[in-house]
Amino acid sequence: MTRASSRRPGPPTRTERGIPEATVARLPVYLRALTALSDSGIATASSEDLATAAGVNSAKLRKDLSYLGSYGTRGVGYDVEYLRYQIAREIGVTQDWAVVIVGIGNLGHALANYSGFGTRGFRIVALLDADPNLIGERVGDMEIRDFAELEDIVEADRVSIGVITTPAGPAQEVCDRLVAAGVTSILNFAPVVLSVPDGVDIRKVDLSIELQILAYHEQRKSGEAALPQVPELPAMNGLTDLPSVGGGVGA
Amino acid sequence: MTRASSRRPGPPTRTERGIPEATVARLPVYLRALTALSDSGIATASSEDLATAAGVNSAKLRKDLSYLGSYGTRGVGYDVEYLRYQIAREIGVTQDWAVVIVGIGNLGHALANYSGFGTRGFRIVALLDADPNLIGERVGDMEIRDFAELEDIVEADRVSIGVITTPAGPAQEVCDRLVAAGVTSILNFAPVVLSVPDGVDIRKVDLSIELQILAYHEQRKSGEAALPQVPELPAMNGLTDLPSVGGGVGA
DNA sequence: CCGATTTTGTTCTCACGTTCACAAGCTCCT
DNA sequence: AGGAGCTTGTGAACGTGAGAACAAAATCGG
Repeated sequence: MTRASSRRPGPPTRTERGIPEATVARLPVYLRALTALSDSGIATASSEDLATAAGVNSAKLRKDLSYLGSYGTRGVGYDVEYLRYQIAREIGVTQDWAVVIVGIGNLGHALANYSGFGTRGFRIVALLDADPNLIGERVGDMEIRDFAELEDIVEADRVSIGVITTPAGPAQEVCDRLVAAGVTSILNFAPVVLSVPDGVDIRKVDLSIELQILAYHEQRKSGEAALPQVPELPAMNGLTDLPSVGGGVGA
Repeated sequence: MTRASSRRPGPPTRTERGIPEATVARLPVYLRALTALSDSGIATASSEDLATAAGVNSAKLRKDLSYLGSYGTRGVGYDVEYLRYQIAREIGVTQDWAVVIVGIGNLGHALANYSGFGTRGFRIVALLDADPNLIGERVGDMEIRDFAELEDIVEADRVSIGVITTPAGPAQEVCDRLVAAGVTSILNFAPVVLSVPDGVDIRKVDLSIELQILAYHEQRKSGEAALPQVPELPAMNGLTDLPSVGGGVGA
């Protein structure tokens, strides 16, 4: 999403070995669907079958797969194992990636404890926190280490992916340290917009934003006409933690 | 995203009081940026300031805001408090929404303790799980209740939003129960594609997908030429059952 | 061996999203 | 009062994504 890609304006030169971002985002879904089919003992599946399992329509699925190559057989469908391997390879999960998690609060614990997480594809090599009270504590089969060790760990384990589960406050600083240490992909759970230099990918997961999007649609479902039209800043229903500094109009 | 919207093919009738989905997804980001500015005591901000704070470009921000109405002043900028209220109202977080969380494993715990919920218009009214060993356990100031009570709770508290943090297995069944009970918006953390009837909104948060997307870009950064071209189904590196954050003790 | 049937891969069209560029409108200074 | 200087709001151009429709290729039955 925030990929710093080398776009050039020239001709419509799509596919300089580049897959559309929207397709990339769906490949993991297809991968999971294929794994499920494989586990059910199904050896071959049509685009229709796959599309149903992945929750998309079959035309889109076929077009997505066509960016990878021609891995299907007309009149037959796709070989589940073969296609699964091709997608896994394209995504890059045939090798495994070293990951560090920074900020071992509730969410950090949850991610660290998730057993399937460390097994395949991604390998958690360290849990880091700056709180001296946490350092040394065991989480699953790992021990929380001092954030100061970050640089050594990143170098020693060739870590390229960092997960930030700190509060908003220290997130940017943690991010800067990760980048300086050589991490080039970041998954951010902290509720702030992080800035990173070109060449570093960042993705964000934000629970409260997801809920707000749902709330928007929910609101329109219930009272389409019940919306107050342009109210003049009423009491705000007390829902924000605002001490409201200087909120006057004329600045 | 999966909004079952009433699209009609006729003329380009955008804006039958409808805001583009991409814009809706950014409004919460603007809301947060405005809150931060407000907390810093800033009363007025230009689209450039806001855009920087929100991590987008200013043209996009202005266009997004224009869907809500004309809330800025040319030559001056936007009044932070006023705009904040308008966005909050448009999203629907000026009222508060009752939420149930189903599946109190590691992730469910983390969400239950997440403070960002209550301050932004969402009120957790129940934590549910089907595991008898968990029922009655306290999490923060709440107690885990039996999933069987779902229907009563939804009706009593007018719950419209449900969060699913169960493992993949029971997720669809939980989803069906939620829908049958009257929940019309669902946030799903389980690593499966859920199907819901029209009129129900569903959004998905999936850690393993996010990581895989990062891995894809990471792979292309490192070995652009090191990619094996079309290998013939080698050992698969044993990567089945990719992890996702849905983990936890079952519902 | 040939035609019927199935299903992929791809082309074409339309809708959506992003960005540019600029006129309209506001404030402030002289 | 009037012009200079900003900043918004929006029209238009461009790029990306989605879906329909169909030709190409494979299997199967006779």
